[in-house]
Amino acid sequence: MARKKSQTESNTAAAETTRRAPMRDFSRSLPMSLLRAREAVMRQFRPSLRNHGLTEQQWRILRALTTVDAIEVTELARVAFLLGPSLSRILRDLEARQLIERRTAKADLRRAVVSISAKGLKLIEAVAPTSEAIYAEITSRYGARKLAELQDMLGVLERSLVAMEVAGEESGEIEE
Amino acid sequence: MARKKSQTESNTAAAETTRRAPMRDFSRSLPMSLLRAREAVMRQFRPSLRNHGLTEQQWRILRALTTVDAIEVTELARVAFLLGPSLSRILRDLEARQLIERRTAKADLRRAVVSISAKGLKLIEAVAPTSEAIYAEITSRYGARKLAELQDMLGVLERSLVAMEVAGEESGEIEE
DNA sequence: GGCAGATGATTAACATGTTAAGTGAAATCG
DNA sequence: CGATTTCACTTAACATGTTAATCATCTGCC
Repeated sequence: MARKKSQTESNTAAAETTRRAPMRDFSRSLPMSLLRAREAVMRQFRPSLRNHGLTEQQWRILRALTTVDAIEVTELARVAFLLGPSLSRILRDLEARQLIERRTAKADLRRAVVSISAKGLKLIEAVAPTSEAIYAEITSRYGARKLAELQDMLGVLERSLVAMEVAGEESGEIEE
Repeated sequence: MARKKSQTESNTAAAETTRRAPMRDFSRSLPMSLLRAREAVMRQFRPSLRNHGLTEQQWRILRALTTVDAIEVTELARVAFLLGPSLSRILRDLEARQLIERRTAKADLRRAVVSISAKGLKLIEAVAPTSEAIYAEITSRYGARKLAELQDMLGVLERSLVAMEVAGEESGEIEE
């Protein structure tokens, strides 16, 4: 963000050929690094998921549901890391496809409880082998030790940022 | 993905209270780690961008444009890491807001050349101080050395995955 | 020169991200 | 109790992600 003269000047003419700095700084920012890394990973999985008619997020939800008997929507949003509105739409779709089952809690009519259906489980079982093979290939290519270390560092980063937010709020920001 | 009996059984009854395994494995997968880390980072920046009427992607584009005199759309998509269709829509919007300028290359009428406008530069300069302060805070909290190491590891991961794709294609997958 | 295939960019269609608003039920407090 | 507030979830509205299709131009080849 440093310089800024020397650029507005020649904004109009003789621009096609000028292409100069390789914008190193920008493409090496932390958000971009994380975005590219994640995209590189997901690019491996998407074709297989697509072959089974699943998006990445639908898979995340079904995958999460295999590890519990049943779960409330809000809790599911937390573990699958989806925002409420996205989850609402996806659950509507998955329910229509009969991959999940939903009913309302008896004790609290506001809450909905979701679980995976037999059909959903069957789908998971069809996709899982390929997914696990890909994951294993990634692990072997990158190195299991290194992968664990990377995930550790990501976890630390995440936690230090949460701490940052808290620190920013405890001052006087009660406006609105 | 291992077990699967013992769960379909009690799918129908007595489910609200059962919530068992903390689904460790799932939430610790590499894609989820990357997603959460990136989200934690972006959560810091979004409010400031929003105050200036910019989304994350719009910011990425303007930011990239400050480092060149002019750039073709395809090349801009590459450096800002956006897909063509997204970029098309955003450029249409940014042009309508007069934050960028676009014209077609004389030598090749298919190509469009984009550059940031004076108004766009002014906006960037208004947002940059806050963004840089946040970035500095993140760096200081996490540690500059550690941050560099993390980005290094992300880069290695990215490259090893690209290599993996190439390896998967050189067999006989010419089927559409 | 003209045509088949490649290329740059946009549009289309659907799914999700993101914030705000809405809806109904539960908890709280006077 | 009854009004108010909070809570769980959904809808709404707009922006982007993702793949396929379209459109115009360009290139290579005859």
